[in-house]
Amino acid sequence: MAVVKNVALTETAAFGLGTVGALVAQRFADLIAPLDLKPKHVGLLTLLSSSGAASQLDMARAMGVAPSLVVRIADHLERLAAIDRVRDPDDRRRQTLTLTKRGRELLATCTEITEYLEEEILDGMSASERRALRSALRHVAENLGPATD
Amino acid sequence: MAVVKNVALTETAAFGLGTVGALVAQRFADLIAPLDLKPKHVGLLTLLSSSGAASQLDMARAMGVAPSLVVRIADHLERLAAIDRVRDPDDRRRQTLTLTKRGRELLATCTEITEYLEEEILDGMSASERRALRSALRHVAENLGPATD
DNA sequence: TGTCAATCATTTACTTGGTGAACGATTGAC
DNA sequence: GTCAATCGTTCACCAAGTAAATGATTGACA
Repeated sequence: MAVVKNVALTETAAFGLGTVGALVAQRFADLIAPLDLKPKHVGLLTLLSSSGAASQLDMARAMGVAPSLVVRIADHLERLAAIDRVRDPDDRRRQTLTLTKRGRELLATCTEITEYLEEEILDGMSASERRALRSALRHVAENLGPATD
Repeated sequence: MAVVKNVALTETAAFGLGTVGALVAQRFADLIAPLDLKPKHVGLLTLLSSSGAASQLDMARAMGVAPSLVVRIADHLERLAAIDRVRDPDDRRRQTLTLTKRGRELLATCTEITEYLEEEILDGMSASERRALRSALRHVAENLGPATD
């Protein structure tokens, strides 16, 4: 009876990253839910904040998501008055997205939430353990992300 | 213009765990797809392997998922001949699930795949870095899992 | 012993988050 | 000036999950 082998499975970093990642994502989703935001909304706001104005197609590519999905995400953010959506006068096919004041406020709140979550997650870990984790995550992201060549 | 602040966000362990976790999960899903398995199928097989025979409700609870979803998962695994599904003679409401030989074979293949993925993920990391990551993941899982009190 | 509430698996209808194809307006190459 | 390509939008669809209703079975108990 080869029962013992499976123990090893759940001890791998692969398994741990998958399950812990899902836990963290769910926790984040729960924390931002009262703001009427989903993770993808925050993703768009974050991208927009670091890139400045951008078209929906730009966002779709950066988020790795279909353009038709960006429509729905932007619809929602516009309803929340978090983004402005104006036709690019130089190319009237393009819809240019920009953060509004309200959008920056929401993003700031999400940043606070993330900082709170960060503490929750890393509670009880030493500074060097935290550094090691963040560094390992960067390493793994590089290993898995040949998509970003 | 408070643009610089967002950089910090994407540097947190929270953010990293979320995104890297999703990458790993997707990679795993891609690797098992040729076996006609999804992550939840492997989850059920793994649980079954470590717990021995179990009812569908047991599995639903252990997986944190609705019983009606377990029906579909078990349907599929039964179609693959990976599990046996027999009415418990002592309580004919219960459906007892057990791994078949084929199920153990599939699970063994998934274990190999996980080991392969583990190497892909940790490529270029030292033994102590790997140990630190696995330990940190356990730590985070404990911090987030007061559900398992 | 017979009734009745609870339990397990299942089916069904529904929601959510995602895709891709078709379409309309617009652009730009030629 | 025409015509293919591009951008955003809508639409129909798919996958994965839930919850509620149903049927069979069980067990408590008057």
